[in-house]
Amino acid sequence: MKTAERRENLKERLIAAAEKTIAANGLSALRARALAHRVGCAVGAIYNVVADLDELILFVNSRTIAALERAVTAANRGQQAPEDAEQAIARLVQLSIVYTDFAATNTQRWRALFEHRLPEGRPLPDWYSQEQMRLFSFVEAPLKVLQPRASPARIALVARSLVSAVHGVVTLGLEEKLYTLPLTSLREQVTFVVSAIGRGLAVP
Amino acid sequence: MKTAERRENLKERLIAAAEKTIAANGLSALRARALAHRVGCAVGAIYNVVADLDELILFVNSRTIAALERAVTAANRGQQAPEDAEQAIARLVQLSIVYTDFAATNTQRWRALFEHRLPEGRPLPDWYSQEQMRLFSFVEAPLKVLQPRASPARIALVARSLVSAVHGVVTLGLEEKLYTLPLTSLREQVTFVVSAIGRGLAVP
DNA sequence: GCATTATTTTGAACATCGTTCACCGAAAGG
DNA sequence: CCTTTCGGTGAACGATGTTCAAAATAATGC
Repeated sequence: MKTAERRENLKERLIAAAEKTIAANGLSALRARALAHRVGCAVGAIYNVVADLDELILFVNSRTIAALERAVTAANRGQQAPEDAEQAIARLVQLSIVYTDFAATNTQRWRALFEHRLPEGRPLPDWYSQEQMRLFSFVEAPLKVLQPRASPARIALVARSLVSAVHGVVTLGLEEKLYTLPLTSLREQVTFVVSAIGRGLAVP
Repeated sequence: MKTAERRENLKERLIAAAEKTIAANGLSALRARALAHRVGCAVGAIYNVVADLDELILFVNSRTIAALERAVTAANRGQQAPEDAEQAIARLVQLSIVYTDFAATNTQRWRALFEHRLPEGRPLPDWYSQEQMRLFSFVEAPLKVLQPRASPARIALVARSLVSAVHGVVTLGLEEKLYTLPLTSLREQVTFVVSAIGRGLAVP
């Protein structure tokens, strides 16, 4: 099985090269010919290893999600589970700060997660959706403390709202076409939004 | 000056045609040759009237912003200015619901506002930025009631945070790759987020 | 070890995209 | 009526992602 090994190696180098150009110049700078040149293979060889450039981007995004997950788990390591509302809100704030910092330090890779859209009618692969889901679970745990009697479906919904509210604030803050926000005040804004929502959830 | 008139007419028809295809099939379905065919002119004629397709998209987006502004002003018409925190929060919630409904009923045109990115190094035209600003002022007025002693810069910052938090929630809700959210529960989520943030702002 | 077959890599060719520019036709001026 | 000017035209240009006949390489049989 020499060829399988060789292909796996090529795939690895392609993903790495794609990640590098995305991190350097953004998703829109990804070009098939440039990739082939960087990796030292023919343009056609890309399609022996990967169905599309879209699929290649999916693999890159998968690594970004993994990196974000590592950042989140590293921040959570050694911390005990929240037991009351105050601790739960603090945990949510901490998570959102980790997200903010990750987006601020890996802006281009993080942007690629959302800029990339699959052609219409083509669903996201299962493994990709599941990776996204796993990230939500970090948010859902503290939310269960805040709303112990909420159904799992409701918890999932609120988690998505919270995540995308934070995501919106971070997106704005890192948008350079408006005046660029310093990271510290971006953190403040995120902290405020998350704790306000958290208190709102804790009340009823 | 017949030619100026003729060109203005062509520009108008081009914008209308572009708006139609975007509304029907999304921003990525916009094609120069198809546009020329629909309008009944040569491909090159487009560039007599418009610098780019990018500029054309900007004009379409400008109309979308105008439509959104009409929706907001229509909702505000005949309502008195908020005087206490409760009324201010209610006004913020109302604004966010208008935004939500607009995005839900004009999804593709609304998406084009955010999907479209100018090529790097090319700044947004002034008139476009100012149109965006004018929308923020609707949010800033109730915020001033909530935080009377905040500086204008602070108000502007909070307004952007609030807007983008709402935007994030709406974006998620209209993303069809996750299970599509019914509009009523999307409204609930937005209401919850905005009122929570509003209460958080009213406290100190 | 060589001949033959099967498989894998290759890069020129294809379709399509936005954009340009040498041309042509029609008005304007003498 | 000829000349001049100028705006619309669409073929041509340079990219793009993707494919596929052919070359190159590996595997197999004897």
